[in-house]
Amino acid sequence: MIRGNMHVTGEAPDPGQGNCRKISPVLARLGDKWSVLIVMQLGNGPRRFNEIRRMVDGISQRMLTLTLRGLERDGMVTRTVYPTIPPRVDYELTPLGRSLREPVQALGTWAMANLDKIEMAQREFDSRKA
Amino acid sequence: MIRGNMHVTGEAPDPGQGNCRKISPVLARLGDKWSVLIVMQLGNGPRRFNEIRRMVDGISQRMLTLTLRGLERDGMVTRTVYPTIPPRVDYELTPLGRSLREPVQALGTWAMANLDKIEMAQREFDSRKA
DNA sequence: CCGCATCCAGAATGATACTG
DNA sequence: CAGTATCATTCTGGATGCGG
Repeated sequence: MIRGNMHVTGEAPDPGQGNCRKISPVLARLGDKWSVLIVMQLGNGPRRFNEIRRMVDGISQRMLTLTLRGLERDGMVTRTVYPTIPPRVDYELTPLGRSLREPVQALGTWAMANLDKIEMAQREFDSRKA
Repeated sequence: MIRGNMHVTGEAPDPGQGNCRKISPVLARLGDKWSVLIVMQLGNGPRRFNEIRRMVDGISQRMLTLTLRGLERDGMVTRTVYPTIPPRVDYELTPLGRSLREPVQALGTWAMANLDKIEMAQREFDSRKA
């Protein structure tokens, strides 16, 4: 999305603007409501559809299906169908999906460490408007 | 608006998933269409409204305003108004906003390193459906 | 059990015009 | 220059019912 220069002081290993624009879709996927939560849950091993559904509280069947499809399309998750009765479908992280956990957890760590600051800033901001 | 659709309901502080769920709003912010790009642009120092607008190609005036307000509310950026004529408003990262750049860049690095894998997986997935 | 299809309400975003 | 206001459009996510 960025056509201008993306000079980030110092350590940024920026190979070019083209790549910067390309990472937007990736961030969009990670930023959606459920993807990261699902990836994190799958970090412990393969899970069935309804197992994931129970682990990720509040997700609807529809969104679980859609999100898993998206992750599968991106090569983050494999989908294995066992044609048994009743049917069974396992979802498991690919190596790519597993490699994602590290930077995501770094972000999670940051979020946990700074959550109170953020919430405090929000409260202060909101009260300033009153 | 930008500030999420999360935690509207008073959810029980669940010990197991509680931690994971708390970071969702943070990830939701990073995943929105513009926040990360703006934070990255501000990494080089304070910028004026229209400077940012030019650097982030494709953003509308409206979304730039909204996103900057959200970042300000979260304590990521400061907004400084100079009551000159014509008016001038500078946006600058706070220490909190600057500290966010590190984990975000880790994610960006991961994204760039794996972009080809993702795109290949997408093409393969799409062709399998045809 | 898995999950697709459909419908629908509301949110997010964009385009455009206007203001101090 | 830096917004605000309004309208139109697109997108998201939940609910429900059906089908393998």
